[in-house]
This record gives sequence, C-alpha cells and structure tokens, in this order.
Amino acid sequence: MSDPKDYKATLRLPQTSFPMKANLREREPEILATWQQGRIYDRMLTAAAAGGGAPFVFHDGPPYANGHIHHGHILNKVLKDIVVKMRNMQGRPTAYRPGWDCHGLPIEHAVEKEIGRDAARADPSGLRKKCRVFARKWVDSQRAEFERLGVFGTWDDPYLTMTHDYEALTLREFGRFVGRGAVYQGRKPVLWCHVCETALADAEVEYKDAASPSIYVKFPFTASVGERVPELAGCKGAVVIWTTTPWTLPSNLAISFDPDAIYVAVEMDGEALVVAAALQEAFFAAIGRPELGEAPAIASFPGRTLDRAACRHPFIDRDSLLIVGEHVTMDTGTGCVHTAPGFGEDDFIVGARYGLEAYAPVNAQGRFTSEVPEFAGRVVFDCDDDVVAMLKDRGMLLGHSRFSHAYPHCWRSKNPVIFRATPQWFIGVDTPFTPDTTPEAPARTLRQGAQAAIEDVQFIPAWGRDRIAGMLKSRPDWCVSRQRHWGVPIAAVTCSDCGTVTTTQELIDHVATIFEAEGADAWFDRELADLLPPGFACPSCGGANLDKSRDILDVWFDSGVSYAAVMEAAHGLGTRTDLYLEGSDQHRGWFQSSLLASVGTRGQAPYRAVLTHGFVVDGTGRKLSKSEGNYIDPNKIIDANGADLLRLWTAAEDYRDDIRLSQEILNRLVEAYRKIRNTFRFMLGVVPDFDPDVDALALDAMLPQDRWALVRFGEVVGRVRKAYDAYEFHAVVRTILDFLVTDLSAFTLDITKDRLYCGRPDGVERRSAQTAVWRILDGCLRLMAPVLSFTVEEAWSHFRRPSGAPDSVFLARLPEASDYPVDATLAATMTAFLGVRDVVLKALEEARAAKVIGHPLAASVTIRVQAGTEAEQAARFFESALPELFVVSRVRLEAVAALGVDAPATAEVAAIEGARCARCWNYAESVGTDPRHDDLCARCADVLETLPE
RNA sequence: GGGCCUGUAGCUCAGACGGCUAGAGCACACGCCUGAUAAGCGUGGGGUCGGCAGUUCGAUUCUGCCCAGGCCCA
Repeated sequence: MSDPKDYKATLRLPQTSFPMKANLREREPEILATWQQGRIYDRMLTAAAAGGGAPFVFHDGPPYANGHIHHGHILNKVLKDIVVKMRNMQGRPTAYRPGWDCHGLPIEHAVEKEIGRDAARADPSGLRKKCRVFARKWVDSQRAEFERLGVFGTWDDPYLTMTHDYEALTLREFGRFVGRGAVYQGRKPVLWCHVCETALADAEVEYKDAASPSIYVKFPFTASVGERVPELAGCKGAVVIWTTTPWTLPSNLAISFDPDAIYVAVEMDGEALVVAAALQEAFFAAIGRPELGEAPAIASFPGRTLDRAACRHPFIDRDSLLIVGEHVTMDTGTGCVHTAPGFGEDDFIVGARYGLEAYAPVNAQGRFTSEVPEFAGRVVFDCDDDVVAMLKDRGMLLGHSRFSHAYPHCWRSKNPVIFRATPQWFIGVDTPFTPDTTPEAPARTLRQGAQAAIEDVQFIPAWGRDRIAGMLKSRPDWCVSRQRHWGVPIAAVTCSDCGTVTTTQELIDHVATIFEAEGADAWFDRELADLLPPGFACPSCGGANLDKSRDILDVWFDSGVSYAAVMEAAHGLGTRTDLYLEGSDQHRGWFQSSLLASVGTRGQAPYRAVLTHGFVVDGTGRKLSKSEGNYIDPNKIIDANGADLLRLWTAAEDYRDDIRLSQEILNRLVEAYRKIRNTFRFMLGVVPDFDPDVDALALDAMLPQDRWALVRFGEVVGRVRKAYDAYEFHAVVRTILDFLVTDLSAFTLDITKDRLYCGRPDGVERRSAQTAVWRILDGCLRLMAPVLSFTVEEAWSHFRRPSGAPDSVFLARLPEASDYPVDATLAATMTAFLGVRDVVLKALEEARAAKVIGHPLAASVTIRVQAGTEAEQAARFFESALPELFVVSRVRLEAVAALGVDAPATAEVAAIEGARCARCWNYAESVGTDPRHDDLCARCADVLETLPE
C-alpha cells in the first residue's frame, strides 16, 4: 500500500490559469489593448443590434478640456460606461460618442497668462489658435485617462465644440433664435475693471478686505407713501437706505423692500423714518440715537404695502420707485435697499421686473458721463466723498462711518472692480414664440415651454424636476454674449453711420456656411466684407460702413446645442435622446442650457430622462480638496488596485446622494474585490474539464441542492436586471456580492467540494455540481461585466464557453431570470432546511469550542425535528444528502412529537468513531470494505477503479 | 440668507399603510481547517435609526425646529 498522500493525485482539485493575484496595474492595459485590437466596442454594437432591439440613444455631456481628470469625472464616465455596456448587453444598441467643451474663459485665461495680456489683445486670432492647441492637448490627455478606466466609446472620433462643423452649427442654432425674434440687445451689469477697461468673469476677481464708506441716506416720502400707509398721510418723513458705495447713488432708481417683513415708521426730530422692524435697534444705534432703538412706531406694515409707491431722490430731481424683492436681507442696513439696476446684479434683476432700465452713466474708464454733470469725467471711487458731502449739505445723511468688508478686485490690476451695465445679447425667456418644428402650435414663452417640456421627462432621482422647475421659475433672460475671444463669435455688425447693431438669421446662416469650411476663426481672420452676404447693408440707415461685433457666445450655448450637433446632425438619431447623465450641478448648467436650446427651437426637451449623481466627498462627507488633505489621487488608486477598483467603487455607492471616498472605503472594496475574484477563480478551477456542450446535465438529472442553486441564482438575476433597469447599480453590486458570499462561497461551493474533488470525474454527482457552478459562473460574469469590466473579461478568457459563444463577454447578453428554473417548492424547502442547518452549525461550533471535534468531518450529528413541521419535511427531503449539506461524516435524523425548544431543530454533536477514508477524509463505515483499497471508503475505492492509471 | 437634497452599526447598503427583540455583507473578536491557502468555513460582540420637541395607545418611519454635510444661487 502506498503513502496516503498519493491519493491527492487522484482528486480533481481546483485548477485554473486565472491567477489569484489580480495585478491589475499590468493586466488592465493588456486587456485594453485586446479590446482596441479586437474593435470590441464596435462589435458590441453590432452584436447588440443583431437581436433587433430598439437603439438606446445616450448623449455624453462634454467635460471641460482643461486639466487632468478627477474623481468627479471618473464617477461620471464610469456610470455612463455601465449604462452603455448594460444596455448593449440587453440587446439595445447604445453608441457612446464622448465629447469635450473646448471654448471659454478658463482656457483663454490660461493661454493669456502664457503669452501675456498685451499679446493676447493685439492678436485675437493668434490667441484663438493657441487656445485651440491648448484645448486639443487636454482633450488628448483626458481621453487617455478615460480610456484607461475601461470606458468604451468612439474615442477616435469624439465631438469637440471647437471643430468647424460644431462651431457652424452652434451659430446656426443661435440664428434660429434670432430668426424667431427671441434675441434682443439689452444692458446688463457685469464685473468691470476700469483700469483694464474690460469685463471680468467671476473667476477673474479676487476678494480682498477693503474699507468703504458706510452711510445711511434719507429718501423723502412722496404723497404716494401716505396713500399706502394712512398713518403717514401728510407726514414729513423718509425711507432710509444704507450703502457702502455712495457713488452709485446718482444711479439710484428704486428702493427694494422685503415683501413679507414688517417695516416701521419711527419719529425722529419731527420726521418719520421708515426702516425694517428687525433692524430698528441696530439702525438707531448706528446713527448715534440708541434711545430710539425701541421707540414706539407711528406705523407698522409689511414691505409689500409700499410696492410701487415712490420717494424722492435725495439730491436729483426725480423719484425713486419703491419695489419688493427677495434679495432683501435683514442682516445689515435698514431693510430698505438702495437699488441701482445699472450697477448691481440683484438690482438689475429686480429692476428688470419693474421695467427699470440698467442706467449706468459711467464709461469704460470708470468715469461719470455727462449725464451726471456734478461728477462728469471723474473716476467713480473718487466721488464718494463728494456724494457724502452733498448729502450732508442737503440734510439727507443720517450716519457716516467706515466699513471693512470683502470687496472684489481685478485679478490682474489688483484694483477694486465695479458692476457696470454694458450692452449684451439676450434670449428672452418671456417672449412668446412658436417653435420652428411645430409652426401650428400656439405661441408661448420659452419659460412656459421649458416648464411644460420637463413634465414629459423622467428625472432620476425624481426631485430633479422640482429643482429645474424652481430655477426656471425665477431665471432671468439668458445673457448669451461675452466680451471674449475664445468662443463662437456672434455674427453681428455695428453701423458706424447710425450706430445700429444688427444681426439676422440670414446673416448668421451666411457666416455659418463660411464657418463650416474654415471654422469660426474666419470671423477674426477675414475682412468683414468677405463675411457678409452680398449687398448686406445697415437695415436702419442703409449704410455700408459696418464693423464686426466682437462678442462671442456664452459657452453654455455651445454645449447646450450638443444634442443637435451630435445626435441629430451627426448620427441621425432623432431629436430626442433617451438619457442625459451628469452631476447634480448641471441642473443649472447643461441640463438647463440644453433644455432652453431645444425648447426654443424644437419645442421639446432634448432628453427623455435625466439622471443625476452627487459629488465625491471624503469619508466624513466633506468636499474633497487638495488643501484639506483629504484628496486621494485617482492615479495612485489605479496604480495600486487597478481601474476596476474605481469602477467597483462607482457602482457600489448610491450615487443619488453624495459619494464618499476614503482609504477605509477603498480598503473595504479591495476586500470585496478579492472575494469576487477568488470566487470566480474557484469556480473556474472546478470546471476545467467540463464541456458545457456535452457534459451539462438536464435539470431533472441534477441533485436537488444543485438545482436549488440555479433556482436561487435565477432570483438573483431577476433582481439584478431590475436594478440595472432602474440604474441602481449599488443594488446590482450588493445583490451579486451577497449571493457570492452567502449562497455560493459559504454554501453551494462548500458543500459540493466533496463531489467535485472526490467524485467520479464524469459521474452524475460531479457533473451535477459542475453544471450548477458552470451556469452560475457564466451568468455572474455576464452580470458583472458592465461593472468589473477588466476582471470579468479576464475571467471570461479563462472560461470554457459553449461552442459559438463570443470571445469577449461584451458581445454576450446579460442573463435573464427565465434562463433559470423557477421552483417555489424547492426554494421553500431549502429555506426551511437552512434554518435547521443553522442549528447544526451552532452545535458544531459549540463542539469545536469544547474540543469534541476539530474538522466537522470528524463529527457525527444527531438532529431532532418536530414531526409534521416544515423542518421535518425539509430534512427528510434532503435526508440522504445531510452529511454533505452539513459537511459532516454522519447524520442521524429523528422526528419527535415535541421538540421543547423554540427552534426548528435540535442537534447533538459527537466525535465520530471509526475509520477515516484516506482519500476523501470522510469517516465512513465502508472504509476497508473493498479489499483492493483497505484505507478507502467504498465510493473512493470505486472511483479509483475507474480512473486511468 | 434662499432653493433642492442627505444624515440607520467602524464601512457600504436594506428596511418600514407608523406596531413583534431594526436587518445584510464587509470590517472586528474568538475558533476551526490547511485538498480555494497572501485562500476557505463557523460562532460572536456591535446601532438611544443626527439632536430636540410635537401628533399618536405607539415614531427610526409623520410634522416642526435645530445641528452637520452636499449641489446651486445670493
């Protein structure tokens, strides 16, 4: 007789070339290369289309082509990729054409820094060419980073908002708004540096502490005040405002009140002063009359009472309208807010509601124009003291001090900036119109149209609709012009004879045609005469002395028309896409600009569904920032653990809320990843000699416990598919992981080891287990492919597939629940049985603790169940398999009339007597009964006889 | 300050017309195994369901306020 160890060679122990160590850092790039060489993305689309399923139209929101990608990009792109792969694997061909937003200030800013401001100003065309190169560089960089994540798409043919055709289309879409009369030229306050003589973007200002004058000013009542508030009829008095910019007082057109707040009129020195009740005390203290802080009011009324009444301007011969606005706050001042629509954003918005003009008698150098004769020609900041003096002379000044606060300064000149109303182009949201595409529809405004359109959109999560609706409700007209160079120029001309500024759809279409051939650079490079339609003249005076407009379009307009540029124009995929998927900041950004662009021209939303995800935050829920030290470099994660870990992270977290990222979370995910990988590996290891075409057993030939595994997996498949359809990827991961851990690793795979290792290689017992494992592995791989793309593809390449199965998992379909048996009776029996099993496992643990046994195969178990219960029925059903199901050597089952405990069963564990089979390690009475193998059980002896030497 | 949203064990997630001792996986502790081995199996501990009020016979689940955090505005 030989050494017992030799029997190991007679077992079918797990064997696979799929390595335990993932080493994704090296392996993922190899897999990427095979995808590229095999054109797997293209073939995936073809395979999906083969089933005749309806295409799913998905449209990528373009990231900004500047800088390396960060976690937010990763989250977003991987979510999109999961959608694309999942849909294709459902048989719905889903193309993914990534895009980039290429125009705009940040790039222009960066290039300007590089070449210097003077050079940029002197040669806009040269600046644009450098911007184009800069954007292209980052497109290439980000593309490589996105591809490394395993994201499928037409990376060799992305859409860029700076290509000729895109620029032309952007302008044409703008022309459609012009054509229907929705575009007007108006004025709007923008941040302005009077030293640089230029408009600034928010990103170009720095806030620094500065001391400003702080003054309280009286605006005397007109008779209208007494008409609204009877107590004040015929009474001498004034509304009191507070400001830190005295120079804006000549431009005051109104005073804003909080409509709901209570205001009081308090007598001081024979005069009624109106301030907010909440600020009465602070106000009188500030002007040195604290004794009036709690003085009784002559009158008390909500702000709305004074709506559209008027006061007199303190030193100019005109009225100041009393209005209400929600921007009024009660933290400082008097609650009565000085409103100069030409010099403040809030002022402008609230003023527009009352039809007040953006009055701004200040030129580009920051000097008053002749409209303000007292100060004409002087820089506004230098006039503060004189304004104060003038107020004092007229008895309109109530208090004067210095006030230190954060004030915006120009990033370049370091001078304080002002808001200044400048000419801009607007798309009116309250102008009624009829969309081009549905001329028969009744006219309505862009606002109304957009509000109606989102009713027909599915929002995931549902509150997205409320959020957009809230913004639509209060949004002002869309200011679409910018005083910049890097963008799509607004094709407009100024008549040097009469000063009229003109743009028409005809002009725009003509220019757009030139852009198609030469790009928007043509506007800068060519003479105006070359750009105009033949015979074009000033529509106002007929003059031909025209100048080019130097404004460009808001980049949100560029990306807002991407649905038209990409889906309609390029792919012919119709005017409405199935899904937009972006971060929740895009409710104000791209979701809204796209909505307005589409509703304004086509009368409908550009999307059928909008999915939003939250932002990436750290382990405690705070935003990530490099200065806070809570930033984890994504490249380090990829280097250490592979892109699949980031894909798993993306999928495993519930993106509807903010998504947390921390080292602990990554560590947990690494554990989960290992579990998944090891389980795949084990399953691959037990089926290397299983040919699904010839070795698979029919369901009724399988052992019931194996059949149950398929029933159970069918439930998992159903749940996972439902989760995919609802875009609940964290439920996908959770469902699969729980199944893998609980049902497979700890049960099915554990209990079938004996049959898989020791059973006759082609015997029914072994083939039954292999059939279950093979089918579950096959299904699991396909289910997980959209998430763990690299790992699954790797596993798939080590997996023995049926003949004719595709070589890439992405050419396969997701499994369907109907691929697996449904057997409610078997499922219920197993559920009852698992209750009994828990009792046995606990008893085994106690026996282990008491040193009665070590390995469970050394145990003999006696279980008692109550007669007539589900537990008895289940135990009887599995009676012959009980040792296997408990992984013990012997089980005695007894049914008793009364169990006496509140449990489905009781169990007693004893150390087993007898001999242990040297091959399968079971203690069996049959050991030694076969004379040819005196150290083996009967089963193993039989098996050994059938094995070739 | 406003709009929208979030807050259940160390981590990721379930849950509930308001009603039994609030669940799972991981992590942790202890133990077993050494024929999934930089693996595998078992058992166990752990939560005043962000806080405070209110409605109710009863609230983690409904309402209000507060605190913490996020996005977008201001």
